[in-house]
Amino acid sequence: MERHSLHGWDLTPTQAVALQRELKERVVLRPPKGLKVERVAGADISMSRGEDWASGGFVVLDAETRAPVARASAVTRLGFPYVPGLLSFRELPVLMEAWARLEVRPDLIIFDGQGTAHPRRLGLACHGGLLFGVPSIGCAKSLLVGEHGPLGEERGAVADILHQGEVVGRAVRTRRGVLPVYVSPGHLMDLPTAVEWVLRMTSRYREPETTRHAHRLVNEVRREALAARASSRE
DNA sequence: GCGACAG
DNA sequence: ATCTTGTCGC
Repeated sequence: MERHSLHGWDLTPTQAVALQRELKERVVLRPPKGLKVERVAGADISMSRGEDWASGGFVVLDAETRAPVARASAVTRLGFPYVPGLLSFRELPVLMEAWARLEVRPDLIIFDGQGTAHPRRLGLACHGGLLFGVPSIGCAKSLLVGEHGPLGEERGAVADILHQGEVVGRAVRTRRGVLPVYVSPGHLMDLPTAVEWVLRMTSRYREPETTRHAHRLVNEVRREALAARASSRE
């Protein structure tokens, strides 16, 4: 392993699983003492059906006003297939490129996927938090593992997600009458703080504003890349 | 072996 | 994730 990178990315799924078991030991499930969050970033990727490239990006919002203050994106080839439980190996390489171009460092990153609510407790948000060295949260639209009981219909209602006897995350109703999102800590984070920030960054829609901004950014970038590719082939 | 399975 | 029209509900 090199000094400035967490690990290599040319891995087989079997090697990736072994690496996850090592990396989970480095995850810190506690926010840094006196954590001050002034800027929150959303991360996401977008890809075309049946093609092997994708766009990835970050949008940084002011935590107080939720106004975007910075953004960065990249387009690369996907070097890893979609395998449930190994999503980070597919998504993080593009995000690393975008991260290198991001000129404003966020104090917190919200990923579109699981944190500890993962079969080996190393979901996308944990892996990404370790890689970028920033507190992180996983906020997914559906469950990968675990189950939870019913939760109230009102905004702010929660239910613990249990997996193998452990509380690995929380189902959180971010808006009255809509399906919950699934929140779990990534790195340098705990569950209550993660839920607090997801609710803080959510208002009118089911998903946090960070995620929504990042989603729009990477979709735009992907369409631009598609158009550029089409015109260069003529 | 069967079913589940983030994006 | 992406591909897509209509349709249900506030």
